[in-house]
Amino acid sequence: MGITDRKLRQKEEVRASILDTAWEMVVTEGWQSFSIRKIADAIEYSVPVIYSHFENKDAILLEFNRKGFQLLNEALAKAKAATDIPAEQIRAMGRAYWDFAFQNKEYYQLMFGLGIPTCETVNKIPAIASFSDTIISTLVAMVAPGRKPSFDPFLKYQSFWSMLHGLVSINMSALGNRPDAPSGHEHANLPLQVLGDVMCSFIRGIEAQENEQPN
Amino acid sequence: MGITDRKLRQKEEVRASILDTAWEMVVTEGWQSFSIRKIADAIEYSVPVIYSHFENKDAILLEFNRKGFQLLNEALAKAKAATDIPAEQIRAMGRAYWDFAFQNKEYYQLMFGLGIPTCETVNKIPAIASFSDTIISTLVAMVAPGRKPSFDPFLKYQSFWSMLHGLVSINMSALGNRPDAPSGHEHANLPLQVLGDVMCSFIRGIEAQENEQPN
DNA sequence: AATTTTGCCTAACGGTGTTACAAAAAGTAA
DNA sequence: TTACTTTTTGTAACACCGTTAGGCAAAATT
Repeated sequence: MGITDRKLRQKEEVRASILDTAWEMVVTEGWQSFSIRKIADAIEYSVPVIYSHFENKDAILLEFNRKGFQLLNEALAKAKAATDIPAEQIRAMGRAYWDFAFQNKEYYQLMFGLGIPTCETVNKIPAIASFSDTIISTLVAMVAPGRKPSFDPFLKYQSFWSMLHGLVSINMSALGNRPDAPSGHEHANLPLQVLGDVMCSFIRGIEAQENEQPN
Repeated sequence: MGITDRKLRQKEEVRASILDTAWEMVVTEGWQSFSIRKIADAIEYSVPVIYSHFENKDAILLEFNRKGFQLLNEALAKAKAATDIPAEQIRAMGRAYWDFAFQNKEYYQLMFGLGIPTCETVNKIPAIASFSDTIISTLVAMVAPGRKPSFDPFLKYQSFWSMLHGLVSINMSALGNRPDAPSGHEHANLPLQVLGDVMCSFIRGIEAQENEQPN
């Protein structure tokens, strides 16, 4: 059946153009101008056509969420693969997380900034689980097997991620600016210094715990 | 002129009722039902009356932002005053920050979650500067005067705050849940453990740096 | 060629923030 | 008390938003 094929293909094209157009609008005009009506206008279809491809607005956002976590996972995997030393992997992943956030502000804002993800949302995005897996497995590899009396990988994973997310979101807002702000480009790369500082104390914290005596 | 006084008093009453009613609605129904029209309905005035007290919706939010930072500052100051040991002050303030966030979710969501604060917003809220001052002064007190070769208080302040904010925002969303999630209340207080973990490595990081050799 | 199915659009519903303008109330002066 | 002025308030509109019901026309099927 060639006709059915062509129809499926065309339907898929419209779906893709919805996503593409919507994303282009978000990147150029920000999330505040993400609107079903504007998308419909841009793709030169009427509004209900969009609803024949997506249940509602959130369904489109969910799609972008998926894509975002997929991209983030790829970035982390790539950073991790660059070395074999677990501590270096952690450091590289921290940097990759940072870079992803600032090279894809719109994704990051959607994934972690805008609507606080609900449980359902999390369950709909398997890539979130993959994200935590990548980090946790590296953390486990960091402590030599056997002597880790009070080491909880999930706890350390949350610490790691919390530090990164806090750092990113503060620096993405105006809250990260130095209050005195003297001439201008004096501490232009302070955020990266903070990142390094935070990663150092995190890694040192784990290594210190590793040398702990079993009780 | 008693009449002018009474008018001012009445005007102030309406203004207060706008804020009170709006806040009550936010607390009971969440931020998504924060609407000028609903407020007008609740205070039994027409919509334009609200615009005679506030320039627009954002002006009302700004007011809540002010109040939120004021409350946060009070909580931090109280925690700080409980001890004289700087490291303990930092620890107490971290805990106070955490408690504030979860005892005032709506405030926290407004202050750090919803709209990413712009530079203008930050400048309109002097309490934000006071927030950073409180923390930075404690950090400065932590390192013995004289031997602190590479100690940047603002950098440490950002680290401190980043960790706290990341921790809070992750645990306020569904992203902080353990993926396996066995029976239910097994690791109910894991977040507090993570908080303690993060604070420990932060304080240890500063103390380690204090023992650094000047170069 | 007649009929069913499909795809699409118009137009509406109920909601939002914001504002122009008119009516009503309150204060002031004669 | 009456006439005038100022202030306060409400009505109704504008321009958006997400979402959906219903009908029309083209396409596919019989």
